[in-house]
Amino acid sequence: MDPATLALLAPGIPPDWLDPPDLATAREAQIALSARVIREDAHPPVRRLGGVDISNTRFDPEGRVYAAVVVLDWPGLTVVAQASAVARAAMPYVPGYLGFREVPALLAAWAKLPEKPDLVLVDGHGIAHPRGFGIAAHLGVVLDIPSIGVAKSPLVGRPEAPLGEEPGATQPLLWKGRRLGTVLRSKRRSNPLYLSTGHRISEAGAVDWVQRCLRGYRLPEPTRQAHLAANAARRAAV
DNA sequence: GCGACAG
DNA sequence: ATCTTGTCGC
Repeated sequence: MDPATLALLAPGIPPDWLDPPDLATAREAQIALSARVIREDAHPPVRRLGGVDISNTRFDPEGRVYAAVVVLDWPGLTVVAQASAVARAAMPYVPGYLGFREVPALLAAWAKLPEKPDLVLVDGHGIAHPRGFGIAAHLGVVLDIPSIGVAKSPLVGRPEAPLGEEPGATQPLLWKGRRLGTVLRSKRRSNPLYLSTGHRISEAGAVDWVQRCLRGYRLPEPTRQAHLAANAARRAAV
């Protein structure tokens, strides 16, 4: 990990916690770091929104992951800046440990941004995770930045009741009797989105911001643009 | 013990 | 996540 990236880490975050030697250690790191998640609205006024995503190369022995971070203005939601980075994944994809695979690459891309966004939408779960530490919470805590988890499929939990078909319909995401997030029908006839707090934002705040970022597609603009940018970065790196 | 399982 | 154009349905 380069010095520029190290300097971005929030105080008290051991660098070695980003790439644990095994899953047991990774699990302990998640449990310890999850205690730092702030589930209330504790973020600055939003002037710029961020979106992050990863693109993987199929059958790549090197396990390269392409990370992209895009910055959009608010309320225009136009991309005003973006950065990308390549990194070799420290571990394969294991459900529940996505952060250890993708966060390092995201940090490298984040370091290249001249101006940082005030709130970031992440492709994946926030606290809607077995140990309350999905990738959105992971990235948020490590950088101590406001973040929201926007996943396209569930990891744990299920909607409290059948989700309405109309765009805008929501249902609490429940797991073991507790609410971890919100299931949102972002678009008609599309599978729902699974939203949850990442860091420094409330459940209600997370839902509000995602809905405000919808522009006719299933995914909110920040995440949608980040996905396009990540793919472009990978395809450009022939 | 048997499934489920973000990207 | 990734391989990929057209095509069926609302």
